[in-house]
Amino acid sequence: MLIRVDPASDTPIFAQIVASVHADAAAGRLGPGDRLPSARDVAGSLGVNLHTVLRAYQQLRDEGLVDMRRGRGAVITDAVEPIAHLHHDIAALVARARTLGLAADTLAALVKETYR
Amino acid sequence: MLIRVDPASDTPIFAQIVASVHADAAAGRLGPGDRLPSARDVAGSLGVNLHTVLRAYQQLRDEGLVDMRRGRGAVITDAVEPIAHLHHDIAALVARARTLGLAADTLAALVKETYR
DNA sequence: GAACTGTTCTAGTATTTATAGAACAGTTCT
DNA sequence: AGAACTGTTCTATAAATACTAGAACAGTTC
Repeated sequence: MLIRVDPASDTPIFAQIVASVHADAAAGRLGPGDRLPSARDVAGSLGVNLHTVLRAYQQLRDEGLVDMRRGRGAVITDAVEPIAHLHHDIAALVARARTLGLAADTLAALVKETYR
Repeated sequence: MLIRVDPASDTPIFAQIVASVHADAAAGRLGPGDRLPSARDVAGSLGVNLHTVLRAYQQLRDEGLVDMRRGRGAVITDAVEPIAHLHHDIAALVARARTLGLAADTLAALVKETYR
């Protein structure tokens, strides 16, 4: 389980951590029961603050993707499976959007709105 | 052409304005050559600052969705058509994500990442 | 030329992001 | 029982972003 972050990116670090977990879930690299590395470990290896990592973890918890308890760490829930299932559909949509010359932000925004 | 904004939302106002235009483009309510209302009009009717509206318009310009010149206003470009074309695919993906219980933020994040 | 349009500039406030350190309270393992 | 781990909560600070505000500028349209 490896979490990557680009310090030069304009997207917040905590959001990048969330995105990294999402990507692993979509690729099937994370299954129910798997444990995320401890927030202190991630903070140490990424060179960021503990609170920044915990904020990301808490968002994942809010999404229902992980179950968190002190002492045990952050454990992936059954909610990852839908993500893996949608992986192909998402890739297909993105591929089509790319051929149409649509910007990434535009497509992501459209998806988010359509959800409402 | 009506732009809506929710002051209570946690997403920035300028992003909501961008999203509102995206939604109209996806629904086919905006075609190439159509003009967005002037930034001053939007600012006045929404009760927000002129600069906030202009920031949204400038992002739409960066996405290639509108062509802006002083005196003429913001005019929709041919780049809206891909959005209208993808509308069905996006709706289908969102519908499937909903039945799987996936959060809106999670899906939007997945799409954005997959683009990279 | 008048009235419109976006552009640019400075400036201030509020919110968000990230950092820092400390103490707390459960869980796991020895 | 105790040590070592985990997330949780608290206060505090600095930096960046979002929003507002007002003014002046420069093209476009009528």
